[in-house]
Amino acid sequence: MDRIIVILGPTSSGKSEVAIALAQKFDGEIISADSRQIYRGMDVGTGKIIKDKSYPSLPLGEMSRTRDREGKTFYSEGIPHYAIDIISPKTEYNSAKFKKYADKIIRDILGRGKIPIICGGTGFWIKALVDNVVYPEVAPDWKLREKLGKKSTEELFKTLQKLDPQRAKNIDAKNPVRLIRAIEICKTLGSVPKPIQGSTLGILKVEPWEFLQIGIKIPKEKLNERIELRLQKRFSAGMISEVKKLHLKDKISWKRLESFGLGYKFIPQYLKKEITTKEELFEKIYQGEKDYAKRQMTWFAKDKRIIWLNDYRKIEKNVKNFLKT
RNA sequence: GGGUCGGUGGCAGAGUGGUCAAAUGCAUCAGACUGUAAAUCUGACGCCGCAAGGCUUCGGGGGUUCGACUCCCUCCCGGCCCA
Repeated sequence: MDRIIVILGPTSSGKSEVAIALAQKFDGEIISADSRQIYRGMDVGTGKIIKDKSYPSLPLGEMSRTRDREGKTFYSEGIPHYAIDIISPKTEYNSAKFKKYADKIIRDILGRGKIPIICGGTGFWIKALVDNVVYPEVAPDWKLREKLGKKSTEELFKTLQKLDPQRAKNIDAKNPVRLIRAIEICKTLGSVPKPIQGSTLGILKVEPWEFLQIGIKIPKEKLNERIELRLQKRFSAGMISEVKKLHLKDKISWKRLESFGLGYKFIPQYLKKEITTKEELFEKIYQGEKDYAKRQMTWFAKDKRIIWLNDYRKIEKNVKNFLKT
């Protein structure tokens, strides 16, 4: 069975550097599993092009990315990175699309005899790959979503109860996003497909590949420090003007930008003078990043297959063993 | 020194005789997640207890009252104004 490496962890944990080092060592190529770095033009705010050599035990220089001849693939430290900069921020993207895309890239990498290394912090997307999750084949219906968006959560829940009482039983009754999607699925499939074999996500029985998931372990205080430091760097790297440009030049609406969260959520508020000082802006983003890291860890904690390591040499050893056997 | 406003849970800040262990926001902690996942959503948060419930709180002390965070006296601390 073909083997795939996954490097995951909370924001600012130093995943990218580890992934690059592994790729260099084991002749690998990287597939980013980051729901925001996938967008073009969102660079500083997503940490795409920040130069960072702070991961302690790594023999790495700074990160810098260049395009290849076709202008498609990003290279960082000579390693190809896929799923970065592949779509416009105006285009809606989601985990199902990502899975299809990543599956294709993985086959391609394997076909060339190289090791695919998935690296990112978007747990939901990683799960889609690792567990080969099959989602109901129902594309977003924007008109319906807009219509349903006006209803109260209670109304949505009642609607779902009528359409699919089974799904209504275990859904988060107070979460409009979940409710709307469930209703959307019901409208075309009649009901939300049942999970396969007791799994909550409908996992296929046959997994095409074997995965080794390694989590970058880092104490909370240390992580907070790194988040703060990195945010400072991003501020001086032009995080604010990037957002300004995305809005003015690329014509991305404030609303759309704000939906990307964190910096993209608060910087528009700053530019619109709803947030008045840079200090306040910084605090808000910093706090948001800490909350985000927490949510990431809650998600990852559920997957007991993840091996949590903090030392690069141990990581390398694990990978070596995994690839050998 | 005189006057005045105020001192409430980690912070900010409501409450102004009982329905108050005390609104709300923030922080903190925990969690959810079936094509939005940096999104979206939930719970806990004085102390003890699984719970029912009990216990101790609203600057300190003393009163009034069946009953006080709320009223009175006094002391301590802070803001502002006048000297």
